[in-house]
Amino acid sequence: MVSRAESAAATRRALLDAAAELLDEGGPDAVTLREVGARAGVSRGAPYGHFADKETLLGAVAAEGWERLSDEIAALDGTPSDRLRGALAALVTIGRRHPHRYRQMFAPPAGDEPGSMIRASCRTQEEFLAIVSELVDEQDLHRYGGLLFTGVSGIIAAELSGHFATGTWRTSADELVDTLATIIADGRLHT
Amino acid sequence: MVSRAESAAATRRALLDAAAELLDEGGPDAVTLREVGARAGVSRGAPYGHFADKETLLGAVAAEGWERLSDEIAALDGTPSDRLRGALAALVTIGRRHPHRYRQMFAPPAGDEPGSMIRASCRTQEEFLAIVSELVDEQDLHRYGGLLFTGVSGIIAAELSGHFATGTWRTSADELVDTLATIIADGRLHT
DNA sequence: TCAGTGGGTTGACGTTGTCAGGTGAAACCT
DNA sequence: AGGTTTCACCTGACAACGTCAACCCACTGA
Repeated sequence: MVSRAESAAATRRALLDAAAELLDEGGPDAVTLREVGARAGVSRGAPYGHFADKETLLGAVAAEGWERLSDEIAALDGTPSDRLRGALAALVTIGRRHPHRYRQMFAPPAGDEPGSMIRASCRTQEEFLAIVSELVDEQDLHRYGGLLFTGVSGIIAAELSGHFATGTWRTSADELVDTLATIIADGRLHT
Repeated sequence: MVSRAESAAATRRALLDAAAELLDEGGPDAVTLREVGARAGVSRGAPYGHFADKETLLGAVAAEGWERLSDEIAALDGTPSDRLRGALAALVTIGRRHPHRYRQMFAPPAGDEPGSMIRASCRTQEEFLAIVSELVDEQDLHRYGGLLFTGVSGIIAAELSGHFATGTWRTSADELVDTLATIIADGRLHT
């Protein structure tokens, strides 16, 4: 019924899901290979057949996070301005719903299989640039596109660190994201 | 010669320095309490006399990072625009020179003594707002101040993750920081 | 002088990442 | 078909780690 390759693929899938689940629950330190194996229904040493080490497994989880984000952005429709705000909202949402996974996505890719995480994040960048290119001049594309994406990621990171809840800024992440999007999407900038 | 209190303070200082050194060298996982003790000239259990656990020790290192950044920003002089760029440059510099410590400063403060890290980062925010307040209207102060600070932190985080070197953005962190600073410092925004 | 305090050490325990060797069933070959 | 190879997986083992309890001892205050 199930070939050996299918069985192995299913195990790999289960390992990734278990790792993502544990990451969401308690951060990278809560992802123990023993528990990953247990939740995937295999033994503690099984992950080593699919991933070089724990670092690589977490990198694969992060890569899948980028992949999913890319798909979400690609599926957006509406006006360019709508899609821009939708893309930023997708980034905000993943940060709030899966803070640890989000942090992993922005972690330096140590032990990254063959650069799979970087490749996945590049696809997200491309989907994002496709939207921004409809809103700004070509000469400003990468500058404003990069600014929007990295800027919003920093705003979310600050929120996750508690720098808004307990900090001095009398504002919110949502307001900042909106401000940034408005500045660029509505062309309120005069060069 | 040396009182007990002085000796204890010196040990605490040595522990913090050793932890910061190890953090810079190899990230949080490279900070082992055994090695921290060894470099500080004490035993592996000594840190527990000064910090609740490893998490708290790392939090204290992060808090000192914020303190030092606050001092740097407070010591700036020149025009408001100069000081703004100087403050942003200080953030960029610490990110590049001490990437792991930088990341720790933006990590969620788990096991934070009595919120010492948050308190330290608030001081940085205040020093920063003092500069921004000379450049924008009061009603925009927190919005633009927060946007600058968190935005730049995100740009640096993206650079540290390799999202510029290997990514799609045909731009650099420096250019983005400059763009963001220019937008706000030079009032190129029309509301 | 003498008990008390507290910084520091050491032994010990459970947990973790990781690897070497073994096992059994699927895949391949003739 | 039968024998052989392959490979995903399991298990035992090991070193390193965070953490705690018990202990030691120099300094402190009266």
